[in-house]
Amino acid sequence: MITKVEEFQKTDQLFAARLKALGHPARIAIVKHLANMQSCVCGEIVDVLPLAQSTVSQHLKALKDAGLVKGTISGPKTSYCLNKEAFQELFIDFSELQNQIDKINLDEDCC
Amino acid sequence: MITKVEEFQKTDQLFAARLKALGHPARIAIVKHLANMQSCVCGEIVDVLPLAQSTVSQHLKALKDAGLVKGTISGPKTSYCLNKEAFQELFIDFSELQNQIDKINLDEDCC
DNA sequence: AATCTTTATCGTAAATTTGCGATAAACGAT
DNA sequence: ATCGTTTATCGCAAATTTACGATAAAGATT
Repeated sequence: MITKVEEFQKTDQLFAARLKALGHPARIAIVKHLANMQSCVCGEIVDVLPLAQSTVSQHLKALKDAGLVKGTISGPKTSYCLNKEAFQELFIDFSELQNQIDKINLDEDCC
Repeated sequence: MITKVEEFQKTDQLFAARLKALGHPARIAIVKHLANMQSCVCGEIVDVLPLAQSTVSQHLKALKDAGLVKGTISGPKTSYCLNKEAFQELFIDFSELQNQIDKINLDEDCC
């Protein structure tokens, strides 16, 4: 099948890719955990989630591929943390969307 | 395959489902279009996107299933508009996440 | 050196997503 | 009553996602 993602605006592509990365409860839980915990060793995340180690590792990879999370290998363990810059960009995109939606006049509401 | 979505917190499930619905450039484009245009007839959205009518209809269904969009049949046409209440809830979830992330001390940054 | 711990990756299976054309349903126009 | 317009849905194919166990790799421990 041919994916048509590339026919959309680059900004929408990046925005959508980041939202998609957050669009799974396991990955939401991972992000919240990384936001609240000092420690961010992979194994600790595995303990918190009801998923196998390999599955958690895959979700972490998805977040890493989207640029929302950084990983550092320290010995046999791997530490993960949020990429604050990427989240700041995401928050900007999101607040722009919010502004556009807040501007909608109820009179123009056609449903 | 067994989906484990139901093992996560209900709030995270709803949050993730909404983000997932927004996690495609076509659906981002649809939402932005509905935010900026007075008119919101399905056919007009089809004209704007580089996708077949049936595909656009599917994306609209995905947004509707997530509760982010409402549709009203008026004659042979169907009008769509954003569900502002659902978006407000989403913005609250998002700003809570933002607060948690903003609180992260750089000293605690382990990567 | 041998073993244990930790994590990424491979292989696999099932489910879901993305996309299209064809078609049906519903209404308006002629 | 027939025809055109609009949109949802069905059927299909390809790609991707989700999940797991098994295994490999890399470093720590004994």
